Amino acid sequence: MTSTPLSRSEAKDLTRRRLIRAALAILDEEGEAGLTTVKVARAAGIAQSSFYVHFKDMQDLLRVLAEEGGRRLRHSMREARRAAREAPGDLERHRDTFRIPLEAICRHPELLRIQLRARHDPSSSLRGFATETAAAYREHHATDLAALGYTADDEHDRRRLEMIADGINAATNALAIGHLEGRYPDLDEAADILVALSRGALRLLRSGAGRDEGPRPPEPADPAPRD
Amino acid sequence: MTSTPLSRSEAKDLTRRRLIRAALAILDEEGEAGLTTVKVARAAGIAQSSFYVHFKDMQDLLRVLAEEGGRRLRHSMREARRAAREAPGDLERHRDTFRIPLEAICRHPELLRIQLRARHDPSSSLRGFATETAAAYREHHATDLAALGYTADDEHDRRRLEMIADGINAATNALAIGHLEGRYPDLDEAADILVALSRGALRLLRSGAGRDEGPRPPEPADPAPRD
DNA sequence: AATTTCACCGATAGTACTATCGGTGAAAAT
DNA sequence: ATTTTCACCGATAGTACTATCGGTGAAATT
Repeated sequence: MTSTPLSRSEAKDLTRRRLIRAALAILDEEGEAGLTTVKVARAAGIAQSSFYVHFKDMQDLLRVLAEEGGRRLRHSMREARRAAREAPGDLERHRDTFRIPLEAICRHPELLRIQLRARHDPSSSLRGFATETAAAYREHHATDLAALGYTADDEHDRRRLEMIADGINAATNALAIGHLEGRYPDLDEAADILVALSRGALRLLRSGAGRDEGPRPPEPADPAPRD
Repeated sequence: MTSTPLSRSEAKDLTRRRLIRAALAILDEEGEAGLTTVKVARAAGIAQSSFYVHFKDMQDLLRVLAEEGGRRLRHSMREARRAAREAPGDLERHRDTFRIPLEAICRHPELLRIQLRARHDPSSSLRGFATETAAAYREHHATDLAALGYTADDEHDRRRLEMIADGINAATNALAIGHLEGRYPDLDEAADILVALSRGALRLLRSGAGRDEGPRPPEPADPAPRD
């Protein structure tokens, strides 16, 4: 095997990545309370004091972790939006629209677990990140519904869209976690449930608008795909 | 005003209750990480060392808190079940069925927050309690659906019921929290969304059963109201 | 009235973690 | 070849919390 004569900066960067990876694992396995400089450093194979060569303090590391999580998150949101665009118009019939976020969660379950945990923990350094993430998901989903042609004219309608998006997102998370816990082995079944829940909500929007009854043909392009 | 010459045991019990109340407040405001004997004792107006007169250690106090929470929980579940029984048969038309759990949550939001936090935190002493609570809600709801006459014959159907219950519960929690955060001012609106989500899911059950199409008249009595 | 009980107190030893220090050797720059 | 840089080390002071100790006074018991 070829030995690798690492340059100094390469070695440092590698150690930094080991620290981040170790922190993520500990955070998932033991929670934020179990995340200490001692454990992270030992898991990365360096002395506790050397932790501070790479990060100002634990807050700093958590900030980096949140940024890293945000990156992956935006990626999976783009992916979901792209997939929704490829199955334009008819949200109801495509379980894939719901399979994609389910699979994204199952690919990195630790991100959801950490987020759910931090979301309601006032002492968590990641709370801001978790709250922003939840809001982003909610508004992303609500915007998707609006792009499908469902009314969001007045404040009341817009709020209804957000509540539906909020509810569906929560259900998605719950089913993904149930899958990870082994209760729901088949992701397709989970996606079907989500499709069914959505159907009910969308029917409400149509009848609630009180103008026409049939499914409204939406403008297929989504208006503002910023970022 | 009549002064109260407290007996010794009365005074002790009062202090104990002050400790529990203080712990619940701190737990809600600062999270499990911020819950220390120092803070709880000070908030209850006694010395830190006197904490151990009432509880073996912090674990012991948390155990008591979980039991207390379980008591309130079972109470609100009984209430919901009773209300569902009073509006027999037609789950779809009664937004009250969903108003009741929403209101129960808003009456004691700290219980839900603590539960959601502990649910995915491996280091939490309350994790077992949170997991059991979530499972109880899920199965309670699934049983209600089954009692309404929706099929739960084979493993597949039963799992489908559980997934729907899981999803609706998650949506209920999400909307209640949105209400508490001020995003959804009107609980009736939230209940309407939940009714709509349920409608979609129940339609799935009917068509999925593949036997008859109309709403199945359920046996009105629920079979096993143990506890 | 005398004695016992016990809820509460202050003090403190023990534990765990943070963050800084000066020292070291090898890589990098000169 | 010499000097500088710096990632890493061990040691340690500082901080926060836990849990136990003996002491105290008032309630309860005798």
